[in-house]
Amino acid sequence: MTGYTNEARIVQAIDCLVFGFDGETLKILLIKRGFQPEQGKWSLMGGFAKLNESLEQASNRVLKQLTGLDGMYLEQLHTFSDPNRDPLERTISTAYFALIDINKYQQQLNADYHAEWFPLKRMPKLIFDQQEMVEMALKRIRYKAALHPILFELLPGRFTIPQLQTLYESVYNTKIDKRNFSKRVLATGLLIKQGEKDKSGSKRGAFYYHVNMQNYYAKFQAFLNFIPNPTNLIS
Amino acid sequence: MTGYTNEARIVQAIDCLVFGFDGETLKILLIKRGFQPEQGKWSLMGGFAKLNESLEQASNRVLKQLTGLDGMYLEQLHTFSDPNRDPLERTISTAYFALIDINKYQQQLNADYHAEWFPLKRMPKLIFDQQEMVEMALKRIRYKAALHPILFELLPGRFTIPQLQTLYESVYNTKIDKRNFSKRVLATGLLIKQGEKDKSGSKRGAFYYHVNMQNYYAKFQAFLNFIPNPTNLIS
DNA sequence: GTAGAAAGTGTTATTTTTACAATAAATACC
DNA sequence: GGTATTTATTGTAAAAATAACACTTTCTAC
Repeated sequence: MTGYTNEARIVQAIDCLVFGFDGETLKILLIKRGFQPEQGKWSLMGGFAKLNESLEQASNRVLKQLTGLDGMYLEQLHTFSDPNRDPLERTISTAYFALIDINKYQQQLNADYHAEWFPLKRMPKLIFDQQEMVEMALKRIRYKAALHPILFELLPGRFTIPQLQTLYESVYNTKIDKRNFSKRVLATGLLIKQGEKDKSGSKRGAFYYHVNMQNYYAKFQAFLNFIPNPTNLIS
Repeated sequence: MTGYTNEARIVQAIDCLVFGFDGETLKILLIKRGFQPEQGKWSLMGGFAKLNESLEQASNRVLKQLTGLDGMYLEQLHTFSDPNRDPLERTISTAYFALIDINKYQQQLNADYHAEWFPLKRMPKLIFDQQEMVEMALKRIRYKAALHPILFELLPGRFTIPQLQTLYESVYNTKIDKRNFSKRVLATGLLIKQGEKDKSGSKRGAFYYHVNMQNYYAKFQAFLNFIPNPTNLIS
């Protein structure tokens, strides 16, 4: 047996959407594309699947190259397969999105990629169908984060409740009542209060919390409810 | 420009998971595989992407062959890419799931595939990673149907509330209080009562309903809530 | 006309969600 | 040292949603 005869063989790409949060707004990591076509344009970090690796392996490899980081939150988004999506050659691309703690990102490791964080509102036009990928990823993140605690992946190991609230408000582009928000997140049992305070944001200082990993894994799949009136927000 | 040099080219497959509901239980449509490898084994209906078609087009083409039907509900599930998933040759497969009205399925059109409906509980072992695909699809359907009205796709144009409830109970393998269920589904505004009754299921007969398509599209993305305590059900 | 079987419906208790504002803690400045 | 300023923290009551629960209606078959 020598394989499937008469079937097309297609270049299989991956594209990685890396999201981070700087305390103010949700950002995406883009690079200046270093090869043709569209060389020099802002683009998602991508690559091609090798014959002996899965797409997950390929994504992790590319993400390691770009960010220097291992083991980040990574989720398959969608496979894009329009025959004309890449003008150079027919390719199929599976997009993955990653959520990372922006502070862990090490600029020096990837100076060769000219990587840069862009607030989603001020993102440049992207090549091919990557604009669509970003929109789909945002939708997915909003959808999933309304029910599951994925946004913690964007925060450092310890964080304050006001920081967490700012993150949710930024992702959903909304304002949440802080009394209700605090009750809501504490009710999940996912947060453990620490003794110390973060004094950087205010005179009084806000207590640090960290994620209760036990509960985190146990409740990850449960339908929590982090967002008031999600129905009205997510279109 | 002649394409990407030095990149692998890989056979791109699609697999279609076709679900139907016979009034009793959720079923999946399988075929007896007609070619090597694994010829004669029960399998999902699949195919390969041609050079000039998208994966959505390929899936629709395959589904048309298998069921004779066009325009059914079809959603990309996941792309499976383990390098060893297919023993004959490295392939990548994108799985799609379809929800159809089982009554529309035309056996005669595809006698050549030896297609057969199997209740999910009595499904034979499948080839390759198809078992995993089915499990993931079920998870996805349960997840999505808890919030969105996708299960209507499994019913005929008109149906009764008891039939609808049986469908939900079958998908979630649970019992729902019929008073609360009826209130819940009617509250969505998605159902329109018809004058006639279905007399097949009981002496008294149950009124037929059909979907209000206007509201259906408008509310499709909203977070409805069809399932009591979804947190406890979905693991 | 009576028995049987499933359809249809209403109320109350409980829980969850929402709306809303005063106090506490720490620093900076006087 | 005291006071002003800024942000963190906390509680309660009203409203809405959900969950628990059982009897009556309708039609057919005998």
